[in-house]
Amino acid sequence: MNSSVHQLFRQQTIGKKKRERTRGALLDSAISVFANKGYEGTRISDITAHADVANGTFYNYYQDKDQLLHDVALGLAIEITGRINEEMSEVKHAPTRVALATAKLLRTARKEPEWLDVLLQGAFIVPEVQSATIQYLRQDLEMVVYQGEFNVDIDLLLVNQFISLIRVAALVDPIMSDETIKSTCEAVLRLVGMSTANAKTQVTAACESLLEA
Amino acid sequence: MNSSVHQLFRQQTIGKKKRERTRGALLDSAISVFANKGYEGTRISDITAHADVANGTFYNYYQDKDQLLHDVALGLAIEITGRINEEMSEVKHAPTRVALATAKLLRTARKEPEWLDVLLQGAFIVPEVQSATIQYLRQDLEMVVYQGEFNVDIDLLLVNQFISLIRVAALVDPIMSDETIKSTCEAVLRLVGMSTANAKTQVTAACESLLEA
DNA sequence: CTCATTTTTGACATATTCCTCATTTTTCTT
DNA sequence: AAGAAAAATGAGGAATATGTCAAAAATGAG
Repeated sequence: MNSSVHQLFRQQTIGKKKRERTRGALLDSAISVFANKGYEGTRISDITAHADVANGTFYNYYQDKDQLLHDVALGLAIEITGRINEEMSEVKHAPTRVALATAKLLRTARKEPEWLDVLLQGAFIVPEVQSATIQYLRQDLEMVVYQGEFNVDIDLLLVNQFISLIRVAALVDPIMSDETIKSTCEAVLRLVGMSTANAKTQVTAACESLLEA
Repeated sequence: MNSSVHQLFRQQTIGKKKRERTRGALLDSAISVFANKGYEGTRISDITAHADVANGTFYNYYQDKDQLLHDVALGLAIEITGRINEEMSEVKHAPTRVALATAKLLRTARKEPEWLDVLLQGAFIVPEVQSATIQYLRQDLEMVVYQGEFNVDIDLLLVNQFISLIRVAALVDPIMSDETIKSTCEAVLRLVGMSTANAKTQVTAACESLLEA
């Protein structure tokens, strides 16, 4: 087994002791298996087989699937939001930030579909992942309102609506075409109160460097 | 067991032969169990226990969980969309129809939370349920654009975005307060291109009879 | 009410997954 | 390279689920 390409957690544990390296292998395998079989449909043995370790090895690291999903999803959340934040550090215009963050997130999903899949599964199952994601999103959304661009209430409902639009994009078009990315970015901006026409303009501007380039 | 209140399918089979009545009991039980344990988490024995029949009885009616979910979700889809359509037969203004249909669907979810839960699970698992729901929604959404109210593309993505907003409402607020219903209706209208202010007005008008009354 | 037919029953054989732990193997420090 | 500590192993017992079927019970047409 172990046919993945990503190796996120193994990268992070190169050079460390065996214990951390095996943990990394389990985490990377969990990404692939959760993404392909779904959390509920995943057996412990699926993960150990994918990681090329014995069945019992799993129990040296985790007590159950829940704990593993927790670590995997939280690790992905930190990695993904960290990357996006870094790339946007100099963007100050709030609606641009929202459009860009959405586009970047969906671009990540194109390159690593399994990451977004598992992150979203985690966001709906692990409370800690949900609150981390929400906290991250709320900042940018509140900035939009603060800058007076539109006027909606930033509440738990809105943030979850945002997340669900991301999820739909991945479900409807796992390939994540440019078309889907643009449509979804526009939908997000409409959701937070922008007109159809302005949303189109905004997305075209924000994404031209990102997509066609 | 068998503590449900709804009895949708048992109502439909009163007076019919034993075979149909037992099938109705299984379908009603499936609604409760799927809603509480989730489709994947549900065991055949959970359903038979809830229906007060022996384990083997299940296999006189269905070969597996999949077939049962298919029947349950499709039955719910027909029931729910049928009711809503009927109640809106004389409403012609498209945006009002969209707002009203959303509000009515969410009101159904308040009264019978399990129905919407299982319907949505079905919509994501059973292709036939998804296409039935999509076909139903597309009509009203296309009418909005046809009447020239706003201008978005009515495609698979948009319809699924609509469904996902419904799903989020049920997840974030299972009680389904008036507040959540209104916010969600407004979000739906913004999603299809209406301004924040117009959406608010529209929803207030469309829902005043429905909610406060 | 009768009784052929339909339906239900639930014990059981089969299958799957979980989780433990005594033993073996590997790691890595000195 | 030695050897104590750390990690991995995988056989197997416990627990849970599935699907079958011969026998028992309920149904409902005449």
